[in-house]
Amino acid sequence: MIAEVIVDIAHSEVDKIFEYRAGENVRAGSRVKVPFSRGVADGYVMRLKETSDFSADRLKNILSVVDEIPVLTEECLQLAYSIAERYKCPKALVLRLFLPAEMRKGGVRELYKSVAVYRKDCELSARANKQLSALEFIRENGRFDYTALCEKFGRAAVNALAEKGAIALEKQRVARSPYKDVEGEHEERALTDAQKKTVEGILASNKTVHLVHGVTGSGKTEIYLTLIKKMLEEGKSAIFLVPEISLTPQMLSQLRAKFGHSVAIIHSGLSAGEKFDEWWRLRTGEAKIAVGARSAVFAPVENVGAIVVDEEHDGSYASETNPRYSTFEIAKFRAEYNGGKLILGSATPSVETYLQAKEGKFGLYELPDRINARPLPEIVTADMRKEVRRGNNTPFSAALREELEDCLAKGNQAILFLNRRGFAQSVICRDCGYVAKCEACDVSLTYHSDENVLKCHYCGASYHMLSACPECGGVHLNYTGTGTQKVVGELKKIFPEARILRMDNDTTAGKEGHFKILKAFSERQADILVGTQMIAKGHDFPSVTLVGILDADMSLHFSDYRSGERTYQLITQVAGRSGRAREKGKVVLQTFDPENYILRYAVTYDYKGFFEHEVSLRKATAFPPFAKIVRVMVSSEEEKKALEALKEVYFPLKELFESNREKFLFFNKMKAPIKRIQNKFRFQVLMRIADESLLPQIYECAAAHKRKDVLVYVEENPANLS
DNA sequence: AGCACGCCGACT
DNA sequence: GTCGGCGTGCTC
Ligand SMILES: [Zn+2]
Ligand SMILES: [Zn+2]
Repeated sequence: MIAEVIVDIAHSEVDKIFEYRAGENVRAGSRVKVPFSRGVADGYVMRLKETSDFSADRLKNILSVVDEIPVLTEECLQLAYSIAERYKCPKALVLRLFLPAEMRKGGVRELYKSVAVYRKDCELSARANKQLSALEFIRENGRFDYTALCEKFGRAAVNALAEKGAIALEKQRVARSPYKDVEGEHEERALTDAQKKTVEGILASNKTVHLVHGVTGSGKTEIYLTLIKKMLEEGKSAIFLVPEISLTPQMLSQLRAKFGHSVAIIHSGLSAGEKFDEWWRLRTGEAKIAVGARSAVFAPVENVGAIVVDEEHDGSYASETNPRYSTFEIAKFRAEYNGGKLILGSATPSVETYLQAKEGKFGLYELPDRINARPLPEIVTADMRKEVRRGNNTPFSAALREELEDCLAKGNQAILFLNRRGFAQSVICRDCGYVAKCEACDVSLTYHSDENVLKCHYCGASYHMLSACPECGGVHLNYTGTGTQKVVGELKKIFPEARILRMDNDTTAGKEGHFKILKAFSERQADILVGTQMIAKGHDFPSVTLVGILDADMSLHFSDYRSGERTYQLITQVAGRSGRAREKGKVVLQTFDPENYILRYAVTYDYKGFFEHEVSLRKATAFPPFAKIVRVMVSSEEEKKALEALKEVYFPLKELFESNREKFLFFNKMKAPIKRIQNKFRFQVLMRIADESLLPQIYECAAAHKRKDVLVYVEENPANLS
């Protein structure tokens, strides 16, 4: 047999099939060791065939097969080809996505335990009491864990029996199973009519992709779990994707309770051994449900019946390293390949997704009511312009202060949410709410303190700093947001008695730290939690009855075409933290721009109103989903090299632009808005294209101009343009 | 990517 | 004379 092999070297020069003579044990999908150049390389068998066109005398033999079964399924191989073609990257790089990283350099090994197996009776001296009882015990049980047997009867006795051949010691593979002891209570609740209709609709539909749009607490999770269970009953497997931050012990215990050890967890926090074993359990079919963040979409399960993408709108589903795959695209491929269902769920779907659902490309299921018919928390807006005029310069409106007093007096908990993200800031007039925008793009400008200018991230235009508001002439221009530290300080002045916890990126080290704070808060060790983005998700706090959103505008005026959408999603999500148990929750939303359409829709939970408004805006301004923003990023530690590389990619792209002008809404090369990150100088070619027909050629240009010490990559609708 | 081969400068 | 710089070419 001849094997077509891709060597595990991620470089375009060797990104092609190399042929080897293969023995009987080699199969498609096997990981193999092959002689390559003057050494040995790891490789993946993509295909087996009878004959080769390569000259027989130069054909070499495969040295060995690494694993006992092929690590890659036929589906993986096809998917790998498709991803490599789509993103124009070496196949070796794609193939690595399918294996736990630690598995490649041979660092992880299987873990075995010894088991004693009964063979035969044997002569024992009259004094060998321990041996006799051990022998009787093992004769009765057939086989027993070696370590446990030793504990019972003593190691000497057990070893003596093994020596005499009465028992045999066998190696048995054991899985290092993470969260082994996580067991949860699971009360099987009957589905509501709305839930039932959704499940039945999805199962009966001939569509592949389905969107479940349900408010917080409408029972989306039970829909997912019911569908997954159905698939398991049909002998199929399932993948359950959640945002990294939602992968909490609570959510795992919920799954464990329902599915036991058919669930395997793919989580960056696992040890190398655990990752390997969970992966192996999925590959062998011992586990049928893969749960995890983005990378779990590559789970080695066969015959996938359902792939669930929870919180579909979450930004963490886009890969940030090459290949910059879209989790949705991969999931869709796998669902289609297996004739399975792809279920997207969200309380606030992305505009892209909801549009496709409305156009009938996806199945659409609406769950507008909470399961127990409990009302959603009431959201009231506080106009911060009036507060400033009244001379209130604290971060808290009178309304919020009152509610806080009330909340604390009743012995409930409150969350104060600071809407800060990244370092970039927009300019807001604190007197009238004016926001500085680009004249050409209608996106907010971003203040760059290093150059002391305002920049548009979508066209690179730069504007003079403003000293007074062009609308009202006021001089209270806000360039930077308030930090959590300042908020806590002010809070202590007003509520000296209150116990306050603070959580943000700067002060909280790592996931562990976040976890501890959230745990402390849920155990009521504090009355008020002040935090940024990360408190928006996960965690249920039953005694929280008040949420204050201190600066709703901050993300609204972010230099990003999605800032409106993001703000809507964020407000809805944060509001959902309030009043999860018996008592009704309240939300105070502070803003300098109370008439803003995003906020108006958000306070009434009017997703459809928001969507219609937003989608017509995107259409009018030709932003996604009615166009695609593509950025080719070129970065290097040496500015000269980056510039040279930029020129090299720019020319062919420019040619593409010149000969397809009608397909480009924008095209230019420029410095990146933040020109240096992590010691690397960054330049970019920024494009806005009307359709995707030129996308492959853009990727081609970027891939063709890779050079040493320079990183070149393509981003589609990047999450931020810094 | 990694590694050998190969062809010119300054060193004991 | 020869040690070593890294440009070029190849890997079934
Ligand atoms: Zn103003
Ligand atoms: Zn602009």
